Amino acid sequence: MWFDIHPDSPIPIFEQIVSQVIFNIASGGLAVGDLIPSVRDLGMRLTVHPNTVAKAFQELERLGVVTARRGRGMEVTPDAPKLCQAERRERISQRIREALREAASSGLPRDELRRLVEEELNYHGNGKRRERQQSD
Amino acid sequence: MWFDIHPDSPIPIFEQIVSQVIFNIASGGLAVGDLIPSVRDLGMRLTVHPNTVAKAFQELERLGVVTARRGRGMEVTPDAPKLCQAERRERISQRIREALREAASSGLPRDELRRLVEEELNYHGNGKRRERQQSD
DNA sequence: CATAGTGTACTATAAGCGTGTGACACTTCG
DNA sequence: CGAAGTGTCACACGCTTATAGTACACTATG
Repeated sequence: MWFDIHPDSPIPIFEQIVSQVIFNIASGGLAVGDLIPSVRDLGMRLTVHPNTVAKAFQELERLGVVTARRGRGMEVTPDAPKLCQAERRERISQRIREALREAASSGLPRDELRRLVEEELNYHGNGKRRERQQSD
Repeated sequence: MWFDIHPDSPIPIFEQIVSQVIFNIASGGLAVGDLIPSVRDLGMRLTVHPNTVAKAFQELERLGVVTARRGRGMEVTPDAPKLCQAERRERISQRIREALREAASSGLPRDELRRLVEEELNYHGNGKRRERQQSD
């Protein structure tokens, strides 16, 4: 279960949590029937208020990714893997599309943009360059 | 003078205006000594409140990109072109870096990510048409 | 001079986000 | 049974954005 929250991002924290849970399910880090971490536990680990985590969980339930088990926790739905893989692709596409659209309309020279993208793409594509042995 | 504002984006409108003005100066759409559109004019064109535009202009003045000419308008600084070209590169880099970092940490297969990036890159690189081209 | 246009300042309202606190119903386990 | 842990709800508070309206000092133009 891997999380990377950016409190100062313009993207709301609860939205970031939603995406992170979706990514974890899509990548197989959470299987069908598993219970995701509780609102209080996750709130502690991310130094975020439990209410904020709860808001994210309600959104996840609305998406059909988890179902609330009163007194037990939030359980990963049988449909979740397929749903989350589609959602992941959609969200990642959206982010990249917006970034490149902004870059294109900014008038930045194409070769410079291309070089910039290649740089980042290789950076993340290889072994992270720095020893970072953390794996989900 | 080109503007592309997204009211529903998580990025504040005034921040979008700041970037757009910077991009216009960086690309040569606004030259040194030019007066950028007034807060009321731009507010009308973007269907945004003049106060919001004014907030963006104060940020631009803080960056040293324009100087306020009372009773006349906001004048593009002699240092603006160099400043804005650097700022443009920095902001575009940042956006692309964040998008690709999120994509990498999401567990999306690398080949799929690569294909997705190429798709968008070619789309924006050409004349906004999905055409096959042998350049490069 | 009068007028229009400029940036700027101030107050007020509303919405969304995040935190803080407290409480409730439920399930599990000792 | 009782205690601990679960999701859920309600209220309050502060903060940032954005809108709305009003007013002021300045500059350019006729």
